[in-house]
Amino acid sequence: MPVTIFDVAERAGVSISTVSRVLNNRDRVHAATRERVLEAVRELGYQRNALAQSLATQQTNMMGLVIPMVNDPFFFEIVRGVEDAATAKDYSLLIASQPYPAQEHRYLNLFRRGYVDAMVLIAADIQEHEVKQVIEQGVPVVLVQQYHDSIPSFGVDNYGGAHMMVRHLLDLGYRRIAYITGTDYTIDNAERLRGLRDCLAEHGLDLPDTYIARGDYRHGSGYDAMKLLLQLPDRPEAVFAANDQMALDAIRATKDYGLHVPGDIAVVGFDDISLAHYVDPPLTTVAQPAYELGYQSASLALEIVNTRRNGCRIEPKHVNLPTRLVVRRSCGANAK
Amino acid sequence: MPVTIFDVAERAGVSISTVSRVLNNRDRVHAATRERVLEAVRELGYQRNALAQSLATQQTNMMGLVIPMVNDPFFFEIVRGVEDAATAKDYSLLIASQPYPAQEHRYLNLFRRGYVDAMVLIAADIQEHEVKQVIEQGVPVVLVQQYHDSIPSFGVDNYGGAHMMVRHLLDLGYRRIAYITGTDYTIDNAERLRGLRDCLAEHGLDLPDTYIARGDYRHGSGYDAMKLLLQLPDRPEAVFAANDQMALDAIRATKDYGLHVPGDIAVVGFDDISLAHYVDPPLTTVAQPAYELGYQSASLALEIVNTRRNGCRIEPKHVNLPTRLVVRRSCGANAK
DNA sequence: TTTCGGTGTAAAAACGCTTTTACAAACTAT
DNA sequence: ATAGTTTGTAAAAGCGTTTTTACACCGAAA
Repeated sequence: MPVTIFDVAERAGVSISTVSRVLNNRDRVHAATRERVLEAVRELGYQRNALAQSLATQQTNMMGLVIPMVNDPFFFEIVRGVEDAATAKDYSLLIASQPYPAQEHRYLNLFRRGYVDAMVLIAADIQEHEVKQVIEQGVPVVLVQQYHDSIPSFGVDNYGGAHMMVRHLLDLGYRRIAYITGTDYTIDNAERLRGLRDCLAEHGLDLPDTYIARGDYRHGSGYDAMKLLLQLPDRPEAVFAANDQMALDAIRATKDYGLHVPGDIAVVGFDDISLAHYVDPPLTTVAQPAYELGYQSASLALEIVNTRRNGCRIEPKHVNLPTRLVVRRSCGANAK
Repeated sequence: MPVTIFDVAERAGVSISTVSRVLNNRDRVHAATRERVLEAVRELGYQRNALAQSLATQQTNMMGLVIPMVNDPFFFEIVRGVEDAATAKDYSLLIASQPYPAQEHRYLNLFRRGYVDAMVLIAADIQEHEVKQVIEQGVPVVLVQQYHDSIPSFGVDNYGGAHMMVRHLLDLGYRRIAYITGTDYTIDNAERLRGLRDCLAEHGLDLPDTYIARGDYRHGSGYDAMKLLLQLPDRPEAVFAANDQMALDAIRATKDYGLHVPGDIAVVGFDDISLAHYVDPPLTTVAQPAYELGYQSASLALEIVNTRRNGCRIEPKHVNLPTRLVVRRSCGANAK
């Protein structure tokens, strides 16, 4: 049923190599012959079989992308960046979204050799040796928001962002600052907490254990954490949530508790999700260069593909992209 | 560099067909031989080349998905549905996101024969003949939120949803009801408008032209539309925006205008995006069964693949999934 | 002892392309 | 007129699998 290159060749009265050369603009082909081939292609509605082509050329022009399956605009922005970078180099995206908790089989197909020329793994819950295995198969991998030796990766300056944010809170006069944690084993969370601690320490302040409330980054977890903080005898003046999702929960919890943000207590977050400037009060937060993160990772991955093709090699290293403080109203500063 | 089935065969001292049979659990293979092959696979870290496998089997276990490149949680839910349905049948997703406005080349790769066994097109800006061409190549296509004769498709009951919503507004006592349109050439928009018109007509009411303000579904467009409506001499009592995004804009516009929602004017939307229950006031809207939409479309697509394999054929038809009214506070009803 | 169904394996033919090699035919230079 | 160079095309060799076909080998039945 499907029409192949042979059908075209027969129709045009040439050999398949001629058809191939016409289709790929390779070598010289007599103008008349070319026209006959093109005509045959048109008449038969021929489309190359991409699979066969990839098999022959050893190149798929596809990039694999593994992302956590969470409806987070932050990830969406990363994907946009990846997509743009891929498109710029004429690559398509093969996306596998990894559910929480990770079920191997769902994205394992992506790893099967041959399908993708390169991969970008975003905050993926994947064993290091699995990644190494993929790399050994000849597929360059770039990690986003995840760190492993000898694998190139991109992240954001969590430490600097948190530091900047806390500095801002201190400047506004707050002294009793609490933290709602993300999933505690993530480096992001650790770095943000470290930024907070260090900044406080630099100002001679301390972060008591009671001021660390556990969340898990997910929707809802900030609510309970905030309730705990609100009931503390020496209630904090400002609460820094490890991400915006939880900061919104915290604001909701505060309202439900009968207090006002930022009048009674300031709440700030991290990520700058699009919701952040919609809520009431608009959320002060740390913006991550999500799009950049995606764009640069994908670009690097494809660059590695390219340099490898020329026999070169790019040294793996980790790059932290800078974060940006976004001051809105939830911190008590009266920026618009 | 990459290890192939030949390497495994050599190492195990068997022929490649034996290796293949072991890997696919086909036919009987002597237990000892099988063990030797498996051992060789392990030692060499062999992974099958998926490309070659797909070429040989004429089946990729991949499903193509085209979605508009907009950060809309609604689409995200659809994708989740598609993903789940695909995963359930052991399929992977090849996602192409179509930017606004559509640039052909970005997702055209998906159409290239061989890469996907089936496709789901979500609200895609694609010519009918292009779709037909894909189908002729033997790849079943299912449309979501888009209608073409002789192509199976899923949509939501836009008419019913709008009707239901307007009925609700009428029940609340509003009589002067205005509409902020979506992109005017879409069927969704037309159906919602028709639902509104009919419902008003059933109650002996009319929709004056001045009560139809143009938007384009996109972020921001509802703001200007609302401004127009607010300045009308006989200001509407309630405004029905063609989607939530614009409804949120409308609420913002109303606030900026110095009026109160829902005190001075009610605002409702369509879609039930996740933002809808975060904003102040929480938005009354029509929920679409986004997840279901995705799940059912993907399931159907794969079912067609299957039945086709058995020589059968499924009649293409359009299915509308029911919508659901979500009453929050922006309509003036004091539901929580 | 010959014939006959299983078994287990190898060889070869797809799958649909690209690319290299080889070779005519048609030119240009001598 | 002959040798040397383009130019255009065909044939064949991959790419890495699966699957079909063929065929030894073995024990059991005749």
